Amino acid sequence: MLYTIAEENYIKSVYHLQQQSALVATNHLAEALQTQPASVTDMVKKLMGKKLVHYERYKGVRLNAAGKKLALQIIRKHRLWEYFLVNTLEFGWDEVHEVAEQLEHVSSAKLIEQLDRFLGHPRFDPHGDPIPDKEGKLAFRQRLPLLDQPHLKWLEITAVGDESPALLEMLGHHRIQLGTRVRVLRSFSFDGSIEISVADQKPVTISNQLAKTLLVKIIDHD
Amino acid sequence: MLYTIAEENYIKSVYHLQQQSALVATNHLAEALQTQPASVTDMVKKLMGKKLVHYERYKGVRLNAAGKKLALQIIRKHRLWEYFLVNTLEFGWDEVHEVAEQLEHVSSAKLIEQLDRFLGHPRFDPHGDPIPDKEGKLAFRQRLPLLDQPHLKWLEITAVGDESPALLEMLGHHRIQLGTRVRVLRSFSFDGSIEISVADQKPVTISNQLAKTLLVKIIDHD
DNA sequence: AATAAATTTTAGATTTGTCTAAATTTTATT
DNA sequence: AATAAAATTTAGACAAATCTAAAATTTATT
Repeated sequence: MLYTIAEENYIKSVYHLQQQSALVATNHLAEALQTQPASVTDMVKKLMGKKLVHYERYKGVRLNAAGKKLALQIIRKHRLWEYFLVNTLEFGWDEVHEVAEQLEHVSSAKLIEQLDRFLGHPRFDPHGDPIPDKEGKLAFRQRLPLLDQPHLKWLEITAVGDESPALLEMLGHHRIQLGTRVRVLRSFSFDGSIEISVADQKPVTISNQLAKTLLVKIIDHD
Repeated sequence: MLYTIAEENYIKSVYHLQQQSALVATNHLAEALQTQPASVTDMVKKLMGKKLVHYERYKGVRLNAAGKKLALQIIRKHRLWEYFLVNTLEFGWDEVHEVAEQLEHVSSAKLIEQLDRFLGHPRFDPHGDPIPDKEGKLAFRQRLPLLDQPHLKWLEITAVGDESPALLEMLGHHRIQLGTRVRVLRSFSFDGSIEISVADQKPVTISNQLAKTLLVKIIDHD
């Protein structure tokens, strides 16, 4: 079965919005897709006709098994292309989204299989998000907000929650990347910031705002 | 300026058909694009509106400077992707056309620039067709039909005119690739075939039909 | 040169995905 | 529980790209 780009984009959006609430509201989809609620209603009905979603008038929409499978295939393509753009074509990880958004709709099983092989079957994309494997399985890795972490424990940056200019600027300035090790030294409640140490450099202060979008895993050993 | 996939496909087809006749007929375009003549008329009018082609009712269509520039950009993308698919992702050169047909419509200047750099600025695609450079310039190389070549002169395969199963089978069987050196030994007019020697293997007989679609350059020295 | 054949265009319809505005249903508030 | 507000759907319209069938034009043939 072949799907249009519009259909694929709807399915992908439903998938992402379902991470927050099992039933996705028409308005939420409309906002995510930068379109009107009325258009969403139309398309959702079509997707129901194609047996990709469950939908009830005025209630909301959610993917069924077929829709979820399709979503994971699209996300797999998106993230593999992002990995390719960053690791092979030397894009910055903040420049790849739009291009991957186009590449993800290219339809060729062999293309994705060979791209995956060429890249060495990567399990995480340049933002730290897991790349679904051929069967749609996602590798797990802790993604805890840096902000909430206990002081003095060693942590490793596993993902970035967004790509705001402020976050970018901070990461570049302090040489923080995915894989970088950090510790939270203390929290300043009066101005909403925390002090952390990066690798073994001198301490750095970052806003709670930013610390919320940096995701880490806890390193037990050591 | 951004163009739809349909528009890009029309422009590309006009470019290719113009290699044969300066003015392209509606029916030719319709056949090349697998669509109806009436649809071609509609689209050609739209392309004229966008200042990409010259067009006169009942006469035919041809690219203007802007249209030619666009065509070369699209062909550049198509052939770079074909090169990538064959040389990086290990596709066979007979498997790449459809996928490149999709990839060529991805729009990102940086993507193509970086892909070109990664591939080492190749000047010919896997079929031996020239890859336009950033300015649209095409490298030249002789592409003479093997069939018409003088006997006993050393020749080098520079391109394949099509990818018919028969041609593929023959090339694979006799280990002939782009770059392979051959000589025409003699012509058999009674059954429409020629005898050639490939590299230094024993002579091989191929049909005139196939010999017409194999393109060569003449190697002077030697 | 008249007529037939082929080509091309026009007119009107269709599908996809979108929109606005009005009507409906659900949720929140008094 | 009635009413106001918010969310959602329906109805009708539109643009893009296509189609079929009929009309117009060009080319070929007698």
